[in-house]
Amino acid sequence: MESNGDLDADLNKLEKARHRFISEIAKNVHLYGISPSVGRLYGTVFFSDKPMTLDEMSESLGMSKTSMSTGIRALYEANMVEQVWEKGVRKDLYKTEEDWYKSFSTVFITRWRNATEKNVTAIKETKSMLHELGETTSCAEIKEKVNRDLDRLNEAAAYYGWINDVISLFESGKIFEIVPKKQKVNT
Amino acid sequence: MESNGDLDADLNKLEKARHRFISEIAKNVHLYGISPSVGRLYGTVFFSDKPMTLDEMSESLGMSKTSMSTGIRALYEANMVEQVWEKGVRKDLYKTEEDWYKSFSTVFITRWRNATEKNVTAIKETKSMLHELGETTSCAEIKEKVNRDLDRLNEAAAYYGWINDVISLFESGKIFEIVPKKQKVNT
DNA sequence: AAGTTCGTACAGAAAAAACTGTACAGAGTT
DNA sequence: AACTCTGTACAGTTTTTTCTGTACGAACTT
Repeated sequence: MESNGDLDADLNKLEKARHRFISEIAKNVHLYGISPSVGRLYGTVFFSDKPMTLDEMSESLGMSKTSMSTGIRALYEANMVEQVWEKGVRKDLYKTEEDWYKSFSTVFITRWRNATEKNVTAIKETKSMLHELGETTSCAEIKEKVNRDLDRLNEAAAYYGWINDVISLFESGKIFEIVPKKQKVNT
Repeated sequence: MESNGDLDADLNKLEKARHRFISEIAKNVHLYGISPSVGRLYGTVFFSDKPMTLDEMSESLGMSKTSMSTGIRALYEANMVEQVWEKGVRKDLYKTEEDWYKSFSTVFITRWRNATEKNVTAIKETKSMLHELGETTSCAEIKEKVNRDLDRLNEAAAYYGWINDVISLFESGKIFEIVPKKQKVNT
């Protein structure tokens, strides 16, 4: 029985094992700004033997092709999948990005950079509004509030300067000098 | 007219200026795993002259006290607000955490640490399932798939080891030796 | 040019998340 | 002990997000 090797049962076990990891990815992928079901999509492509088409993903997950299309784009923008070209194949083929460090950096950098820039702009504009108010007002109480706000915004600006430096650390790749990539261990 | 100083108009201008920054926070605070309206709550407390009670927040934002309660808890858990004690005041008082570096670190550390741990556990379990399958199966094709999967999981495990080191960099505070905090500049 | 095949835009349906009002437990006051 | 005040659990409603089916443009085939 056992040693006979029931192929279907074995394939089922394989699926079970893969699913254990996939469902965990689905739960945690929100850290990359990606929804759970798109995380499952990622997991499916991750374990696929070969690059997948949208139709295969749709078939495999039991979801619409439309969802695969939008889901893959989200993954693509996060640098988590890449497109593959195969001679004679007309359909788009996708596989997961093998360099997870790159995926992480992409997500971290683009999202934080974007937010930081906008916040810095907002701080500048707010400060300029406050400066004007501080000069035109004749009320001492208002003036005091303005100065207090300006002070806090300056602190915030300093913080964003720091965040910006941290982002650069990742963007430049210097982070890997400080925290080296880990060697894969086969166990 | 102008130099007369219309108090109401000035207060209005102050609100406008503050709102400019608050709405930007609301838009970007999702990076801390916090929803826009809770971000507005943060902004409101941030600009408040003094620590606020749930009732004051509710009044100021025109939202239910229940929402303030849950919102403040989310901010508290992200280390973005702290509770303040004032003699004779029975209501809970909150102010924003002044050390934004700390808030950032808290969010980054707890969220990534948590996700990493769970993923590492999932990898271990998946690997153990695969190992068993690899030993019991008699099908060469299955064995091949198993080995391929194991290889990929080992790569993933290496990546999570790296993430873990990065988290430690922030947790230990060593990050501040590499990327020093910025001095506040008054302008 | 007519006929396929493929990916995606778009509108509506389904699912998930956020918000509110009511109700209640715990602490403080009288 | 009776009464008041405060924060939050919970159920139901509203809002937002996700997902699907239809439809269509672009590229390829014949």
